[in-house]
Amino acid sequence: MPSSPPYTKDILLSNQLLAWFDANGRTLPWRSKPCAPYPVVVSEFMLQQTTVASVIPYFQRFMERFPTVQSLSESPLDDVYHLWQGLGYYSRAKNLHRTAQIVAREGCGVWPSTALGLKELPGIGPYAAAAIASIAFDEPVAVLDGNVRRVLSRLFLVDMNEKGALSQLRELAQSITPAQRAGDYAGAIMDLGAMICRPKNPLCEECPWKEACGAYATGAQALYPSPKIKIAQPLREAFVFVLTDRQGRIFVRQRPESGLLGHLWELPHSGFERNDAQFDTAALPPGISWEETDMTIKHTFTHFKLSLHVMKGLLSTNASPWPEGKWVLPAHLKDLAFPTVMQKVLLKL
DNA sequence: AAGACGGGGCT
DNA sequence: AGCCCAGTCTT
Repeated sequence: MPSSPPYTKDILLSNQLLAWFDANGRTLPWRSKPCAPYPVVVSEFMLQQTTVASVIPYFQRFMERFPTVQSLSESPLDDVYHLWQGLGYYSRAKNLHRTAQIVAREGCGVWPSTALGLKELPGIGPYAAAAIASIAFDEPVAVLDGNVRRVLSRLFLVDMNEKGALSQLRELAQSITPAQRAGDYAGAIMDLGAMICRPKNPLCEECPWKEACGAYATGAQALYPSPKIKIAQPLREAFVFVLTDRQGRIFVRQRPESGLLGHLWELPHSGFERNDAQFDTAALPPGISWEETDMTIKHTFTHFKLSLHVMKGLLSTNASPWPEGKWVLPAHLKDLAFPTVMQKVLLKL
């Protein structure tokens, strides 16, 4: 009988990483044991394109306000948006609410236990499906996000510019994912990416995969994954209108359901949804004396930078200045969900 | 396949 | 002042 090594290369790698994780893994609010599916789902929705530090306070408030999938499914959508304000990517709030309703009503509160089933739910894509399935149900399915792509492209020197690089990473990721402790492994490889195998200045000397890493061996950490080309964000300028009536109320309006900052409330403005947005002072509603202030709010979105010039106005007539919207006392503004750019304006008043 | 979609922590 | 995201949906 031919002698075979006690461990394959892949099992050696996963064992090294799990041992490192047991000693060095982060303690996170959603990592309490045993792993209930619902907190894992909430955390994975929040973590999409968002950093751990930003998510933690939102997660804790969310679990306090909506402790079960049942309570979330029965809560008004606006409550979910309100809790989500400032976290960004607001369609996630809507999708999480929809997902909770599907699971509570059609699934009697029982979550799909496989990545395949989870991926059918709104807002759960390939990454979140694998993360939830592995962390909450220990399904041995590989997570592959930006963190893992960086780790594996360095470990195996995969040139991300090559065609088929992503499917190669998918295969590698799956081959290393252990049959046991798949959830811990998912957390481990993401912790490794966040704490050790960082985009800049990786801490290679502390890495459990130092000996196996191709990038470390060749000193090529900075070349993997290859840096992507950056496009300068265009600058947009607009006016934002702080309009008050004689009772001191402020006029606000709600944004369309879909698109940028969908469903959130805002102060009226001259428009910043398009690069070529123009503003004509002649288009201002009549019956208002406008005062241009020296206040300018700057805010960076995903694909443009915005400079908002604050205009103040007092309404002297009873006519509604804009077709959509309502008057709100300043003390009640906190009951509406505003995006961060509007919070910046309101904070300056 | 490409573009839209936020915000903040880190360097 | 950039850089980087624990991605998913739409077209």
